[in-house]
Amino acid sequence: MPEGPEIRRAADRVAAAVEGRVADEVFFAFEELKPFEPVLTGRRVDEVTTRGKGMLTRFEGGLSVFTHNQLYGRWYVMRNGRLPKTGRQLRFAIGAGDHRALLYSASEIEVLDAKTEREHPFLSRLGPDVLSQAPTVEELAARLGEARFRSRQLGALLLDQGFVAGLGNYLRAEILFEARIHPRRRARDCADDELTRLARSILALTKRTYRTLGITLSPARAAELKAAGAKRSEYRFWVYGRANAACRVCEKTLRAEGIGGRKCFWCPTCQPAEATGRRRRSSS
DNA sequence: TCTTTATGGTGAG
DNA sequence: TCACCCTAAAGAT
Repeated sequence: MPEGPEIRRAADRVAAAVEGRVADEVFFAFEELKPFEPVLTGRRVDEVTTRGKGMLTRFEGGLSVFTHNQLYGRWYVMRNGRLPKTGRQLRFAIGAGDHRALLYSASEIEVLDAKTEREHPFLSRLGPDVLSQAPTVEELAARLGEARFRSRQLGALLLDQGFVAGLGNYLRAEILFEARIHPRRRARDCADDELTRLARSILALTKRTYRTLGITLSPARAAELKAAGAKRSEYRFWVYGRANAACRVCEKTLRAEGIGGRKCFWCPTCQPAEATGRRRRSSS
């Protein structure tokens, strides 16, 4: 459950289980974190928040547990002392009364105080988080035009957590498709209306994905395919994971290539390599 | 049983 | 840009 919206969903479930309650059980699998078990036990869980794909479980008294799921970490929320049926490795758990939140497989788990959180190498570099900080379309469009971002390929830029926190490989492809912008283009070569469109898609698709549990296809289109008997994996994305399949809009064959170190998917006709609108800095 | 891939991230050059 | 780290599941043999 890797990208920002999925992590925010997981945080919602963890919060429902333990937020506002006193932790009567705290477990860490890693030896170096064992000393924190007695320290955190008996403290109330004040808040469960997210920073992009990272999660912070804040305990009364100022300590927080930072967790990052990477590709494989997975949260389970259980009741009445039950454990999930899984062959995975338990890495972190909080119990509060009948409720228990358990993190499996994750390898990045740290206990932070205010200072170490402020100076944290991952957290300190994050850009705005769409779900927890709600930047506006204008702010994001302006950010795209900043000197440090404007010359980079957009496909790579959207993966950079320092630009916007929480986007990942499927969201970047889906966002660029919805905005009809080729992943190899750069902000400096885009028209203002294209940057506004892109900013709007970043916000809209991230929020939609949070609501739809990972489906970026338009709700109407997804419902239509679902009604026709399609499986979830078949009505989830516009372009992600669909190399060589037909574009859902124009029927052209979708393409895939490594961009920013990971495989990116796009439609060669819906997302032309050249600007279609007015140029940002025309000769007029 | 081995190899590859994956919705992620780091650091060296 | 690349090698590498992490863990799990899918695919190839």
